[in-house]
Amino acid sequence: MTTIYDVAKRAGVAPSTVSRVFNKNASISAKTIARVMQAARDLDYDPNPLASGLASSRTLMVGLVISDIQNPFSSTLARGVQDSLERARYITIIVNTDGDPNKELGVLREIYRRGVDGFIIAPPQHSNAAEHNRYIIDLMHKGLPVVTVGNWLKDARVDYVTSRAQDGAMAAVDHLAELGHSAIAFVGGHTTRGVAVGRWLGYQEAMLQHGLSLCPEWMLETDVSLQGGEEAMTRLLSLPNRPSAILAVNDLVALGAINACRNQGLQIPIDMSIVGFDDIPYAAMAMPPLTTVAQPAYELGYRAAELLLQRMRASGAPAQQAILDCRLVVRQTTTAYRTELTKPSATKSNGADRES
Amino acid sequence: MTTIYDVAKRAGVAPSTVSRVFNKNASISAKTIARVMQAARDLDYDPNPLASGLASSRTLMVGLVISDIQNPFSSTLARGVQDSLERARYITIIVNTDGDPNKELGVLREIYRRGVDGFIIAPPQHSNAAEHNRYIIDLMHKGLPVVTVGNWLKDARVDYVTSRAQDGAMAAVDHLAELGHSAIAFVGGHTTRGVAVGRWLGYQEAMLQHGLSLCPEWMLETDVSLQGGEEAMTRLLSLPNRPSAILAVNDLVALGAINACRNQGLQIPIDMSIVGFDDIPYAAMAMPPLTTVAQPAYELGYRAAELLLQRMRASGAPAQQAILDCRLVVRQTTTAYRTELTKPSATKSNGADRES
DNA sequence: CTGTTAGCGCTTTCAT
DNA sequence: ATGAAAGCGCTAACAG
Repeated sequence: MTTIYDVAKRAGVAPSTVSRVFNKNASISAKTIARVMQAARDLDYDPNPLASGLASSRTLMVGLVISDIQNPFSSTLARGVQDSLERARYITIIVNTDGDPNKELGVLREIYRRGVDGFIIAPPQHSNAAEHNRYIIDLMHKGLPVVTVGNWLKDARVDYVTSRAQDGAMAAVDHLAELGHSAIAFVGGHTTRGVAVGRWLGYQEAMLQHGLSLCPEWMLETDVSLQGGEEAMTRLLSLPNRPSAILAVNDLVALGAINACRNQGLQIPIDMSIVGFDDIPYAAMAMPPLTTVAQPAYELGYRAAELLLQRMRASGAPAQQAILDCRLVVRQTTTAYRTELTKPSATKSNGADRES
Repeated sequence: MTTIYDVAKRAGVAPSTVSRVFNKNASISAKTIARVMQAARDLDYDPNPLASGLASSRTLMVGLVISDIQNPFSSTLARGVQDSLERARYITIIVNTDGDPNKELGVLREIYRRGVDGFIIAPPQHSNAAEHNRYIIDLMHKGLPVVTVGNWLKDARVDYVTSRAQDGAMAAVDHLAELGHSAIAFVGGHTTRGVAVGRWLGYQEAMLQHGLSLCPEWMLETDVSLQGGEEAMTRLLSLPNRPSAILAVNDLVALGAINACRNQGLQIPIDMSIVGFDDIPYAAMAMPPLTTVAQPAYELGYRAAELLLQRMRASGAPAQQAILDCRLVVRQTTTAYRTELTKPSATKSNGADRES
């Protein structure tokens, strides 16, 4: 293992000079730079990140906090983050919260002690009552760069990137309402925290706008997973006043709901219209192909990383945000509401997606 | 930031004693332990991993090298790794190779300099000609614990975990042959490296066993993605002697192939039987549900991490391996071969999967 | 069982 | 523009 001293000696300069050359911050004469670089090459020198981290408390590591890497939305976002960060020579430490605020707190602590230079939290699982927000906000007050995606922290001046999920949810409800549905359920997630918040809000707002009533039994909190979707739909189907359409908090839940319907012998979309959220790659391949609200997952991650990079360079700069659009992708899990009097109109299956 | 000195002072002991207490290796009197722990609690002390890493060259970090976190197989495996490792207080640094041996080399270097305590490579992209193997093997000779999953390194005594993919591929071909198919193509991946190797071998062996001929045009190397599958199938369909069935290197490719068929107006499985590999969560939800060879992705990751943990504790121990079974899951993308004389037998759609 | 003493490899004032 | 020297916070012999 060759150290900065070896290089310094071979180049005939002081170790501090070598350090300066490698961190290209101070002004060094061109010839010194050349000598140092040559010596470094000769000796195959590579600075030790631990030592430099210890001395400078900059580690070129950032922590990415997501709910679950197995969720395709999260993994796509993660890839966006990594691709951006690696160009700046940062590595990404990915940790999972499973949507549990306590676990989020734990992993946050863990990567904090590891000395990461910043965090991306996608999304923060903020329950308003919580010490969790406090913890994150404390970190920020200590000068730790944080950017959140999806939600942002109340009362904190934070960089964040988000999609117009609320608008997306409204578009989904509009679509369903135009098809004649009035009994529209909202399924999945915790409506008071995490990603569900904006979607839930959009759902309610659109329902109100259309003059549709919000039946409490049509609002189900579940696991954000295939499982959760199946359970929720099963419960919904056992209701005396079952809805004719649902908006799921994400595609996984929607897909699970489709499964549950199929298990009960229901046909989609004839017997139940379903809209998902995210447009994960498999939404298009589902049976039938899923109508959903597409979110730019990769780009959300990439942009979040860019904001973080800026923040880490200029901690004093004003907070920025990037807000990306969602779009409704109409496929084949939604169709016109079937009354007792009219026959269902056949689903279009022209191959191409229609986008709103 | 409270340091080990603060704790030592408050507990009335030497810093090294505090260190010993926290690393629970040496023998310390019970009362000293108690005093130290109390002091640590009082001061809210948390050891600094960078400092300890620098001094001891143990960082409690491990590098996980995968092809792409967006691939559901990889992300499931990654989660298995993380879940195992985090119990031992390690963090996982995930890097992507995109199946490119050069990139693999680059990321390997990067995490090596970061001082990880070990690697999991899933799978190594070994081209036999390559300096890549040398690099990995050199790392091992330097004492760096490595475990590979899927493939293993030639000529190296390495821990690895793998599934019986070759047997799985054979089972898939058996299944197809029993259905009367003889023109069976193999689609996707590089047959000389990465995950494809074993599957390709199994395919060939089974074809031979059934006395079926290996037509060179039926062996397509493609991207391991939806895209790649679409392209490959499109090419296959333009062949004068088009196959009646394909075994895809993984589910993504199979799903892409289904898409291509659909775009050309072909019906699955009537016009083309398709078998995938991996059994990602969406295989079951595809249209039609995909017949595939299931691999225990999460468990592969979990077990790999366990082996690595053992190796990091006892570097001298003999190499171990864990070999897990694959199983054929018959769903609805395969059906009996339709000759000119006989009508196709209808696909079963009894809801439940049949497993071999 | 515990204390003393050197570092681990780099960065960062403070000089010059 | 460059050098000297004092750490960053912890661990690991070596004593005792």
